[in-house]
Parts: sequence; C-alpha cells; structure tokens
Amino acid sequence: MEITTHLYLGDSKEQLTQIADNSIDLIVTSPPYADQRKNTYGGIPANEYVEWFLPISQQLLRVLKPTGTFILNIKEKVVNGERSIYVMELILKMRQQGWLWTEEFIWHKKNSYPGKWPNRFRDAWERLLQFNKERTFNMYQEEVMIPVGDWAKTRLKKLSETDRIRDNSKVGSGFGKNISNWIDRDMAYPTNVLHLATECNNKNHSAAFPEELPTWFIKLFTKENDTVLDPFMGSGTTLKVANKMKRNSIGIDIVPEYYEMVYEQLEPTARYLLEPQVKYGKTKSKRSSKVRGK
Amino acid sequence: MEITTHLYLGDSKEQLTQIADNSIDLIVTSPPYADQRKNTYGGIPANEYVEWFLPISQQLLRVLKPTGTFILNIKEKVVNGERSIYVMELILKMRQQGWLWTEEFIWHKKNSYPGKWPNRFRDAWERLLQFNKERTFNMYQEEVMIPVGDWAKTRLKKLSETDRIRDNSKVGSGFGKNISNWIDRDMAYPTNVLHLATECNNKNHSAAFPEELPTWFIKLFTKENDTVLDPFMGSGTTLKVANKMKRNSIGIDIVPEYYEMVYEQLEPTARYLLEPQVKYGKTKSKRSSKVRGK
DNA sequence: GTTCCGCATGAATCGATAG
DNA sequence: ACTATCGATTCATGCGGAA
Repeated sequence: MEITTHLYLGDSKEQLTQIADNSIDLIVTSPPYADQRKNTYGGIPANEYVEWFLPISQQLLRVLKPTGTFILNIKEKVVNGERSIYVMELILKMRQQGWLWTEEFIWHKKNSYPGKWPNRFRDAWERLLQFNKERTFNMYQEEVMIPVGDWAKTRLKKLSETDRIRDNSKVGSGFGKNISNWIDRDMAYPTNVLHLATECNNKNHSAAFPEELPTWFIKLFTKENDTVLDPFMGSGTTLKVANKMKRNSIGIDIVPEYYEMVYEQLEPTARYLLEPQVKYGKTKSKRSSKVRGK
Repeated sequence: MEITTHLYLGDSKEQLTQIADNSIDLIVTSPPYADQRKNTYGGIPANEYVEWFLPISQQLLRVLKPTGTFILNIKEKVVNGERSIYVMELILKMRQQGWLWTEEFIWHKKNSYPGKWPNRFRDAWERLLQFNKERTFNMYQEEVMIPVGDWAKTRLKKLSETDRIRDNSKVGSGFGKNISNWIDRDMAYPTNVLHLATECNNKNHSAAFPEELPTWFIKLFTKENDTVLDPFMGSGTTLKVANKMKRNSIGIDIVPEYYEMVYEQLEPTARYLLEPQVKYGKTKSKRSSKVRGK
C-alpha cells in the first residue's frame, strides 16, 4: 500500500476543515507557546491563548477517529515571576468541548536550556498532554517496551537454570512454564516519564522536538498505514518520522518557509507529480498522486 | 541558639490559627490526596477537595513570611479513565486567595507502583507545586548544587592537562587561567526535575516521602534557625529532617497515632520538659521548654 | 567486612463481582 | 443504574540473612 504525505499551507483552523471526519489515528503537535516564537508565528498573548486554540481543538476533535489519540506538547512560560495558567485553562475548556484528558506524560529534557536566575532553576520538563475521544482507544504498548533494570538480570538468570530443570522433571505441572514467563522478560513497560535529550542541531526551526518524541508516540498509538496529523508541523519532524515508519501523514503550517522546507525534503520522485506552484491551501502528496484540493 | 520542635494534634484548619502571622520560612507538606488514605485520614472526595483545602491554604498564607515559600506535594489520580482536575482547580483558587504560583517541580519516582493496564502506563511522577507570597523570596541555590556529570569531568580533566602545558608556555596570556575557572566547576545548579525513589522500608507508617525530598527544599529555601512547618506531618519526616538540619519546626496532624509516634521519636532529653499528658491541641517542644498551649 | 540473594512492599489501575 | 470491595497485574528498592 502506498504511503502518502499531504501538506497544507495556512491557518490550521481553516485548513483543518478540509480533512474528513474521523479520519486521523494520531495527532502529535507542538503548537507555538504563548508569547513565544513571535518572529514566525506572531506570538499569541498568554491571555488570548485559550481563545485562539479552542477552534483548532474543536476541529481536531472532529477529524480524530474514535479510537485515536491527541498528544499536545506544551509548557506554560513564566510571566512576571509566575507560571502562566493558560495550559490549565485550556485543559478545562477542552474537556468541555468533549475531549477526555486521559493522561499527562512528562518529557524530561536532559539537556535543558542553560541559564541562571536568582529565584528559579532551569526548566527541564514539558507537558505531553494526552486527550482522547473515547475511553477505549488503540494503544500498542508492546512496541515501546524498554530493557528491564539490572535488578532482574542477575536474579532471574539464576532462577532460569533451576527452574528449567524443574520444568523438565515435572512435565505438565504448569509451574515451569509460569516461571518462564518471567525469565523471558528482558523488557518492561515504560512509565509516563520520558527521558529524551532536546536536539540542538536544528537550525532553521527554533523549537523542534527531537525525533524520538513523535517516534515514541507513533509507535505507541498507531500501526502501519495509519494516519498521523501535525497541525503545526514546523520543520516537519513528525511527518518525516511518520513517513519513515510507513504511516500516512498530514502536515499544516502557516509559515510559507516551513511549508517550502518540508516540501523540499520530500523525495523528488514524489514531487514531480504535483503542480509546480505552491498556493495557499494547496496540498501535495508523496509516493502518491492524490491531492486533496480546496 | 536553641532549636525547637512544636507539635499540634488536631485539624490543620483549626490548629493553624494558633501560629503567629508571618512567622514561617518554609512550608513543606504532602496532604492526603483525594480519595486516598481512607484508613487514616478518611479520604477526601475529589469533588470536595478544593473546598476542603482552601481554608487551610488561607491560614498557610497568613503564617508564612513574605520571603517564605510553600511547597505542596500532590498528584491527581485516575477516575473512570480520566485524570482528575482538582489539582488544577486548586491552583486557580489559591491564586485568587493571593498566592503566587511560582513554579512546578517534578518528582520523578524511580520505583513507581507496578501494574499493567490496556490503556495506561505506570504513573511515575508527582507534582511539587511552589507557591509564594511575594515575587522575591529567599532561595539559597548554591546549597543544592550537584556534581557535574562524568562526561564533563573527563573532558575537563583532559583539557586541564593540555591547557596547563599551554599555560606554562604562554605566560600572561590569561587563557590558561580562564580554563581553570571551568576546571573548578565540578558543581552545577540542578533543574526543576528531582529524581528520587520512594522509601519502601515502612515500619509503622507508609512514609511515602523520602527524606531527600524535604531535605532538598529545606536546604534550598531556609537557613539555620529558620522555621519549617508541615501541617500534615504524618510520620514526621519533614520535622525529623528539619531538626537534623538545625531548623525550628512545627508539625500538625489529626491522627493521634502519628502525633504519638513523632513525639516518641523526639529525644528523651527534650520530652521531660513537657507535661506528661497529650491533649488535643496541646504542643510540645524539643530542646526547649517553650510550649504553645491552647 | 564485603557481596550476594530472597523477600516484602508500595499516594496504582482496571475489570469483575456483589449489595 | 450506581457505588463498594476484591483480585490480578507488575517492577524498583532497601533490608536482613547468608556465603
């Protein structure tokens, strides 16, 4: 099956209306934070942030499949010595829209931005808010398992030899098999705290997250041929990763330079199928000639 | 100067009224979370939690010095597949009371509770909310500096040898001296993410919080002879640590067993100064004959 | 005196069963 | 239908006893 990539240039609130109801398996995005990135996105003031975001989250709720998940990467900034409260207000309002606030992952940034302030330490974490439409949704937990801590390695290996013998001597007891479940367990499920380094090699896009981040959530919440959406694609990290993992992807950005940049990064073999001109709202696809037009 | 410990038995809301205005340098506490600790505290329902806590935080605001800090350890649980929102509502209401929400530290619990569920991973973090009365407050950052990671040590040591040679050859260039400033920097400031394990060696009380936690905040926000308050002292971890660090401390708990336990742990040399009977609301002191009675 | 191993025990969460 | 209780699941940690 062909994997497609669609790009939209324009305001997410408007561009999202072109996407069909219940068609997206996963939304992963890192919208511009309040008062940040003024040069590129205009810098939404903290007190207008919720009002600005709600129409977009309304559209996201519409396009997401009932089994789908929405991961929102966000962190409130410090204003006049205090943490802003727009993230909390946003969660409360989105719940009123019909979203379920199912979980809050912590992204622990190991190499956080340096600096020193008299009454504050470096901010080394961000929120990864998980929202869903329904209480049951797709989650492929085994895809993101991690190696078990050292505590088990030494102990279970010794147990394994002892119980392997026991298993042979007592056929059909079921006990040995039960133990073997533990022996084979080199891997454990992760927690809701993610340890990732921020990437410092991103020059053209200011606040890109590391590839591991969308990779992890795409593994966890989608399977091959599913569709991933990033309504604030920026430099296109989410789309690039999705494509690599054989997921269809849709990206939106209001900044023409980002649109162009992501477009250029797509394989040339896909680009010749498209019209040469890039217009507001126009779309293109990769490894596919399908175009979702206006 | 003598270091004192005062204990109050009873409801925090009432007992706090006995404490003088602007007399506390640091409040560190971990109140019972909603619907938790039913056996000991009765389990405050999530939908009544804010209402229950606000009179207490009102008192805490009164007794805290303008330069003081309030650290609140809390985490919302999952109810019917969704995260509760009472913590967010509490923050919003406390701001209306006059508190400044200055920071949110993350306590990453390395040994979180095990378990597996179809749509959720283990919860491995808790909130450490920092509130203040004023925008400028006491903070002794250098007290909690941490060793720089090994990557820096080895790198700087190699640099040091190279540059020592260079320094010898180029006398007076100032370059060598500049480097040596970096070599001496074995310590760095921490971030707002704390990595600690919960203590599992509970004797009589399930002391959910490890000693390192209050230790860290007491170092950071107080100096010797300052006063630390824990309005939900439980097994008295905060008080024990404060005492060890030569800070005065005040503890309150509504559970007589905890009151007795903390009392018993105080040094006998201090106890003989006090009346033998333990009454509701009565207090005792350590290394001091002062008693704040009713 | 070390090091190693066995063990209990969590501010958990879900689904089923019972009143 | 709606709440209360119970069992099953799972993994890092420190203590105590043993080699």
